[in-house]
Amino acid sequence: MEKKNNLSTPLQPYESQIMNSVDIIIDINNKDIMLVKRKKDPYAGLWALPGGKQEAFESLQNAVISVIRQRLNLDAYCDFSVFPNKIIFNDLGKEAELHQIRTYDSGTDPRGGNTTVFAVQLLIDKAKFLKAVKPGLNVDEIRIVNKSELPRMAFDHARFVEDYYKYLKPYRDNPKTFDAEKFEKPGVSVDIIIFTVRNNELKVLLIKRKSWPFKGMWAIPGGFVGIKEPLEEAAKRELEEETGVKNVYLEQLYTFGEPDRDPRTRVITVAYYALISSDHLKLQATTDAAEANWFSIDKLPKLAFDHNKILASALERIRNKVEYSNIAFQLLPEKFTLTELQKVYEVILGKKLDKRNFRKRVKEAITIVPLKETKMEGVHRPAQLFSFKEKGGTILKPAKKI
Amino acid sequence: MEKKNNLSTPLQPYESQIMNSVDIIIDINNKDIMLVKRKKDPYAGLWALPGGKQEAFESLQNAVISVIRQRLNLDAYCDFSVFPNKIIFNDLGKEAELHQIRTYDSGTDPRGGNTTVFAVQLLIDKAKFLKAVKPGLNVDEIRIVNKSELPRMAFDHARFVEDYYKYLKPYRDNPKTFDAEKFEKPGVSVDIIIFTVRNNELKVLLIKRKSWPFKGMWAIPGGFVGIKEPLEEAAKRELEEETGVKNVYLEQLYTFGEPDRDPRTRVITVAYYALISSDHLKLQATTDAAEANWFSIDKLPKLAFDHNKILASALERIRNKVEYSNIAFQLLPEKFTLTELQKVYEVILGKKLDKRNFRKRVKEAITIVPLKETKMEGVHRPAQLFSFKEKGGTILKPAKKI
DNA sequence: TCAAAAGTGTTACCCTTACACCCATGG
DNA sequence: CCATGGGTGTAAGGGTAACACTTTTGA
Repeated sequence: MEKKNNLSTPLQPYESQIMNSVDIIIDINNKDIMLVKRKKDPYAGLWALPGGKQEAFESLQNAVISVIRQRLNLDAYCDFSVFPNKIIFNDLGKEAELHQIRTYDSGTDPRGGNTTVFAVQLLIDKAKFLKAVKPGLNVDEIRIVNKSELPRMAFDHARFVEDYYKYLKPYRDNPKTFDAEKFEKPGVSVDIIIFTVRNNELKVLLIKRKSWPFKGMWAIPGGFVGIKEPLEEAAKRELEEETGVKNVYLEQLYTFGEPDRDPRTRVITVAYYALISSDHLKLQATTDAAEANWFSIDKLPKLAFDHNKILASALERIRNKVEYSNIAFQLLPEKFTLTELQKVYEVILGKKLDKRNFRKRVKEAITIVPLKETKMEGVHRPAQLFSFKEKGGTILKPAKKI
Repeated sequence: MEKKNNLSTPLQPYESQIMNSVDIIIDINNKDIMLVKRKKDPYAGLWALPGGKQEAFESLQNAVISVIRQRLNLDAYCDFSVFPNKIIFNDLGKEAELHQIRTYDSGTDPRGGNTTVFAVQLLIDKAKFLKAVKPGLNVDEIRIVNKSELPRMAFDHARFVEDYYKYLKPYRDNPKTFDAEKFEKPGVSVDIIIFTVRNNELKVLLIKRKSWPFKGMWAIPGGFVGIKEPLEEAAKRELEEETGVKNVYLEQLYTFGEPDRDPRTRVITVAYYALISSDHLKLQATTDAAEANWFSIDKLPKLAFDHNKILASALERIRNKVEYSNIAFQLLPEKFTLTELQKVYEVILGKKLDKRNFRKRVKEAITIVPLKETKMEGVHRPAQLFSFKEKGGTILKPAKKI
């Protein structure tokens, strides 16, 4: 980076009032943490890590020392040129390890600036330490709490502490103390195969990948599952993001988890498929350069990842399911003609059906009702419109049994 | 080291004109480093790490991306919310690891401000990389040098690199790096519902939980998926651990991922079901105090987690599937009588079947062949033994169609 | 000779499938 | 009046389901 050390250079015009700060995790016996209760806003009355501003000419380490002196009234002392990682507490007759942990940027703070978290690792009797510290500047109270029983904390301090114990501390510690139960986890995503029927073709929505891997290739839309998000919620969210449609038929298909299916990292994907009627669609047919497009299932491009396999699996499922359930109705608008319904079945099954047999079967099933309206389209007799009476049920008899 | 914060220069009129910055160690194959030759003062003509200012509202990571784009003309891309420590280089078709190394304060800069050093760890052919980069803003030339043959460098960059290799990199080399785990991921497990038929009952294997949560309750056997382990492998591994049986029929059932289904943490479980013949069983009926036991599916206890739901789902699946596939054969020994086969169907479907119809249907299907042996059991006529001719196929006609 | 399970065919009926002609409309 | 798709019924055939008696064995 460019650091101007030419001091005669005129100063920059005032741009922003960035403030950097330090926060200190005072780690006592690798078990407890010292917290201070804030006297002033923001977060007055809440517990926090001791911390403070780094002055313009101050090093980070000196900022740490200042905080310890001001907030805790402890006579901390150091000689960083000799022992860069030691802090000596004169009142306690002890020395502590000082480690820089990580720098966080203040995502939402309009003042910008970064916060660097330090850890002061101290081995000492808890009571003795509590006796030595006295609440200082803007500190109401001082407390030592167990690391697994943290109170609600100001700013992102809970996260800082969590990161420290979870990821960063073990490296600083003896490597052998690394938490063995913290094993590596795969990522979990959902992919949604979105089917619709248009122009007498079964179509599926694909999106063009914008980045490596498989940049420029078409892929099934999907995304990662939030840590507290139910799988189906995640699928619905992705579906709505892509199509703007809510309340559609959505069903889990299969979970694909080959270790190398994503070259970035291990990603297990739970595939869902959705059926939406083309009249609900926001995204209509688009140009070839578009980022998302509908593809006829018999004119599919080569897809990214194992998406061809996933899509084939979805196709098989929908073809099976259409024969013994009423999912085909999901692909139709609210009012539809029997010919339209038949077309949906034909398109999904990929073969012609007999008109009279089809109508007989459909009418035997009580799930649809004729409306008083008809639909005029083209130069021929108008068609009777129908709608669904119920969502559940099947328009077919139960499967045969052994 | 000690940094003097009482500089001889007079204080600036503004309280702070702090500028934070990032510097990037582009670590190629853990051997070489990419350097840029500075076009402008200070240090014009000297080699340096690529770096630049962190804007007031910019995160540190985004500052890194900006530098790579501006100085090296590389199409770097990232999605920190998903892969917090990955950078994707579209031009290279490669991804790199991004790690925060350390924050240095600028001892000599009157404006204060800190420099955070990042490492971009990239595995790529040197020549290919050199071909892709082009000197950008304020960069005269780009070079890749061996880490042990560094030229004289601007600012404190030589020290940054030294610290990186000497102290900081080893921690980051640990595969369980901080950033990789920053994005919280759910755990992924497999559960296996193991069915068998014995004593004319459909039974399922359950294990008694030895620890919190649900200590002492019965649960479906399962375990976590290894980071490089295919899902089905994991299921097979668990299955073999519990039963000692290999090469059994195993099928994925459904993936359960409610956020609160495991009180410990978010765990998404991919459920499988297995059908094994009771003659293969190592684990025979055991006492009530045992850690694993077979339970008749109509005498199930209340299970841990959402395992009752999972089991119900498996039962539904097996009942459906038995009607249009030959999975029932998986529950029988190699040689079996037709009555035994019929019992399996009856037990799974939970109802009596007609003997003559059943046999007619089975014999129409070509998947079984009569043996020359018979089976004598009890005081009655001996029964003809059969075996499977093929594993695939169905003993039933295809399902009816619309 | 008796109990217990193995083994064997036929029929009625329902569901599936194949098939052809008239109707309503706009141009 | 004609092209176009909407709308309707029947009959043959195949699969399903209901049903009862003989055979073989050991006690």
